[in-house]
Amino acid sequence: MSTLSKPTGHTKEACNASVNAVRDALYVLNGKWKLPLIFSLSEGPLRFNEIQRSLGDITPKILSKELQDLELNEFVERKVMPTKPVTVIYELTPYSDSLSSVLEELKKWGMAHRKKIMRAKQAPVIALDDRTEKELAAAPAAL
Amino acid sequence: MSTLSKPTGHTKEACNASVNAVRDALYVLNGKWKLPLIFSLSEGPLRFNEIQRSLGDITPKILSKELQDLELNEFVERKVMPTKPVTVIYELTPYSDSLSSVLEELKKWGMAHRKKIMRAKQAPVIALDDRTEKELAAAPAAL
DNA sequence: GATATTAGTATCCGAAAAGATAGTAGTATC
DNA sequence: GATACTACTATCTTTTCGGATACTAATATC
Repeated sequence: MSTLSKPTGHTKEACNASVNAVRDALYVLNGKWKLPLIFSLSEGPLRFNEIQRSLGDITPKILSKELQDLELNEFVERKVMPTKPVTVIYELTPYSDSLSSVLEELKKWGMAHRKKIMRAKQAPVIALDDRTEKELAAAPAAL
Repeated sequence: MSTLSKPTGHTKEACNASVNAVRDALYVLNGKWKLPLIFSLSEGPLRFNEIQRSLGDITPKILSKELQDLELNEFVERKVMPTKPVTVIYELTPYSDSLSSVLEELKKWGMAHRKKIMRAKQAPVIALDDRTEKELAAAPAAL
C-alpha cells in the first residue's frame, strides 16, 4: 500500500487537478530534444547553427520546432541581430531557472532508480552503461 | 542568463549524465495513462475491470500494456487470486512512494506555470478551464 | 556570375504510440 | 445449451513524432 495520495487527500477533483498539473509540467519537458536543448543553452546563448552543431544530429526542422515550443513556454528568448547575414541568438530566460528544482528532483530520482535497477539485476556496470535509457526504464527486469 | 547548470558544473559529461538521469525519470512517467493509473491506484488496490471503469475510456489493450510497464518499473504489483473466475488485483508497491517528492515538485511547478500563463494572457478562468493541458502547455501564447 | 553562409521552411516518409473492434479461456448462472 | 462474467490478447487503423532531403531569401565573397 502507498501513501502517494496523502498530501492532498484523494477526492476525485483533487486527483484530477494533480494529474493535470503534473501533466502540464511533464509536457513542457517532453520529447527527444527538450532536455539536451535546455542543457546546451544553459552554458550560454547560442545561434541556430551553433545549437545544431552542438546537438549533433538534430535536423533544422525539428530544432526550429523545439525552439518555438521553448519560446512559447517562455524558457527561451529569441533575439534577431541586424548583422549583414542576420544572426539569431537563443538564450534561456530567467523564468527557465524555475525548472531547476524540478530538474534536480528528477535527476536525483532518475539516478536512484538506475542504481536500484543495477542492484536488482546485479548486472556489471559496463553492461549497464551500454544500454539506452529506454531499455533501462522500459525493461529493467530484462537486465 | 540562467543558473540551471550551476549545481553540477557544466562539463559535457556531467550534462550528459544529468540529461540521462532526468530522461530516465521522465520515461517511467511518460505516456497518456501512467499518471491517471498511478493516482487511481493510490486510493487502494483495484482489479483490472475496476481500473478500466475508473479511467473511463482506456481500452483493455492499452491498460494491459501500461500495467505491465508499471510492473516492470516495480511501481505496481500484480496479484492473481484463485477465485472461481480468477480475479487479479493491482496495487502500488512501497517503492512507488519514492515518486512522491518528484510528483510533488512537478505538481507545484505545473500549477505555478499554469498560473503564470493565466496571468500572462489575462484570459478568463472559465476559458482556461475549457482548454486541454496540451493546448495550455504547447501554445500558451495563443490564450 | 558562381558559391557560401545565415536561419530557417516545405514535402515526403517511416516508426512508434494509441485506439477500435473482435475474439479467447475458464467458470458460473439461467 | 445459451449467456455472462473474469482478464485479458489479436488484428487493424489512425495519429503523432521525429527524420531525410531539398529548397528559399538575403547578403557576402571569389
